[in-house]
Amino acid sequence: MPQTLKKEFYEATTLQIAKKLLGTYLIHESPEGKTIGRIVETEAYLTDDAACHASRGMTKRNEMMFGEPGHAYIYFIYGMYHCFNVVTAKKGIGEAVLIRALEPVTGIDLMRERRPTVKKEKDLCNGPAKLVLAMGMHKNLNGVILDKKPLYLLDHTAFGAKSPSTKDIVATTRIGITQDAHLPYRFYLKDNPHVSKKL
DNA sequence: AAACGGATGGGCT
DNA sequence: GCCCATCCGTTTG
Repeated sequence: MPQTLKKEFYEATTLQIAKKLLGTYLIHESPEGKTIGRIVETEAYLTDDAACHASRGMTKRNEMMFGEPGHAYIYFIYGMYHCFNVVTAKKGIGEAVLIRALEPVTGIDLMRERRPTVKKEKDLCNGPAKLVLAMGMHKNLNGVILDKKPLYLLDHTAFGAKSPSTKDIVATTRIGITQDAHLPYRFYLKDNPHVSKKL
C-alpha cells in the first residue's frame, strides 16, 4: 500500500534524503488534471554550502527553506523560470533538495499541452524548470506541505516499481553553480533516460 | 555533439 | 549594475 511521505521520512540528513527521494513520486492535482512523475535526479543544498540560497541567511526569497521539513521551496530564476525543492532540515536550519528531473508517469498528454514545443517524452521533465512547467506548478505552491492535495509525494511502492538500490545511484557534481562546485551533491538513477545530464 | 548567446526580471556577495 | 540551482535555437567542428 503506497504511503505519502510523512514527517518520519525527513528524519535523516539532507544528503541521505536527496538519495531517498530517488524513485519516489511527485503528484500535482491541478484544475486541469493530475500529473505524476517519478523522481530520477536530485541535488542537495546544505546550509554551510556557498551554492545554497540559505548560506547567507534568511531573506524574503528563501524564507521557506528555513521552515519545516516536508514543505515546498519554489524560487524564481533567470527572469522566467521556477525551480522546485523539498525542504529537509529542521526548522531554522535552511537546507533543501532540488528536484532536477522526473520520469513522466501519469498525465503525459497534459504535460505535452503545457510544453507544446517538446518532441520527445524524455525531454518533458529532464530539467528543474522543465518539470515545474510540465507539472503545472507555480510560485503559489511555495511553502505548501507535501503530504496532501494538491501537491504531494508517494513512496517508491506506488506504481509497483522496486526501490532503487545503492548501486543504482550515481553521485556527482551539481549543475549550473560556480561556488562549491566540486561537492558531489547531485544524485541520479543510473541508466535512466529522463536524467538531465549524465556524467 | 558541443559550444554559444539571447531571453528576461528579481535580488543583492 | 551584476549575478543567477535555466532553456532553447543556432552555429560550429
